[in-house]
Amino acid sequence: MPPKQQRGEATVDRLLTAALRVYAESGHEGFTVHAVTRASGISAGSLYHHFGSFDGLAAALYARCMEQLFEQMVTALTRSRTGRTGVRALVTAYLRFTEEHADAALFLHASAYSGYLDAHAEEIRAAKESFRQSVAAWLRPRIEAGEIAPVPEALIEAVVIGPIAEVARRWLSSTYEADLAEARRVLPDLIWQSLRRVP
Amino acid sequence: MPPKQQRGEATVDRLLTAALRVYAESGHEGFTVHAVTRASGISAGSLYHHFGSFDGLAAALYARCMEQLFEQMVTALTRSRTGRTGVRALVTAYLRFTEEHADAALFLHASAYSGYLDAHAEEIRAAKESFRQSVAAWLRPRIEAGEIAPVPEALIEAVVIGPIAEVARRWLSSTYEADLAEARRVLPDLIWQSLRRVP
DNA sequence: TGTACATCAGTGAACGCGCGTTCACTGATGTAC
DNA sequence: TGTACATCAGTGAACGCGCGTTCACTGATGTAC
Repeated sequence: MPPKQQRGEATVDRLLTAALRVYAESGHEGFTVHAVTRASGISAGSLYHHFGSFDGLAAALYARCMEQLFEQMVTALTRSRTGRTGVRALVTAYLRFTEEHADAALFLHASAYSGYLDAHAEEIRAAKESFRQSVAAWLRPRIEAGEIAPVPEALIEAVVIGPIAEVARRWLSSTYEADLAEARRVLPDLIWQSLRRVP
Repeated sequence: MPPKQQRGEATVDRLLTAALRVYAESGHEGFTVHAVTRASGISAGSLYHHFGSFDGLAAALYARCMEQLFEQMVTALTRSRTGRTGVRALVTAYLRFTEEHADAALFLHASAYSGYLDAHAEEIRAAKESFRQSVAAWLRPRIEAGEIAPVPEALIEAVVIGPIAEVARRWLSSTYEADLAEARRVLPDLIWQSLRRVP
């Protein structure tokens, strides 16, 4: 449902931005149509004109946050030459995104099973697939060259993303007071150890 | 709010079991007081007598699932002697729990940011801390002996739990059709590579 | 260049549904003498 | 061993609140001639 006029675009943007703020400030329970219309100063009717439903808005917000994260990670990755610098770039990009866009990172993690993804499920799946492809394209020659262990790409992804996501989750929920700076220092080489081809 | 009579215990158990079933079948949106009372055949008043609120029930269910998972992992870990077999034991225990108690695993993952943990927050924090301590106690002598890399325990945990949790999440949300059997085969040694002390 | 008209964008009061919670009550269990 | 009484466990109809959504409407924008 892309807006056909400029002011429509601006409204969509204001709604999504306000929605993210509401979520960050009030959590899942406070994340309601009324809170978003109040925070954005935009009417419920207008919200429905652009998104069709509140789930639609949430899905669009999820897609927007995810694309931001993926873009930063892929940019960082494709700049890297070696396996080791590539892993370092991914870890750094993810943790930096988490720190600089904590609201977006929180929304992404918290939405994982929220059900409103079903609305734009295909769009979200496509974005994830595109990211997966970019990573796979970068990995393949390095696996063939024997620099990286010949392991299914899904598991490589799990080994790289898993630990960072775990640290990010703990930092975001502030239960464990995770140390992001330390993670950025230590994790890359730790993770790289598991991926490098042992000669 | 522990029940003082046997039939109270049985009621609590029936409610929690029914709640987990409701969540598995209907997801977050279908997870309501009325659905749980309907599924359990127990009245709303009785539910409130035992749990005080619906959030209280959810928190208790979370705690119960978490303790089941932790118990299996700690049991598997403390049976192991070497770093490598310990890591294998953890991975296997986690993935087996995910497969055998998919409902509980889903509820655990999906509840991460759900807000009702705040009700029994302290109880849950304590269980997590106790798990952390068990793992740390197992790790310490092996780190001192130079078998495992001298890395902050929080990051060791992230490196071990992260990839498994990532695989589990993908399997549970069945977006990626993750292959648990393959993960069980490949992940342990992959993870072990990052923890072993490189001489 | 100006006017008419269709479409897009936006408003906000109103609606009904279903949610979590309550409460006056009954029945079961344990305890004291 | 039996009875009285307090407490625990359980019932289910009822309540009110706030949620997502609608709709009749106005205003802004773009287009055709």
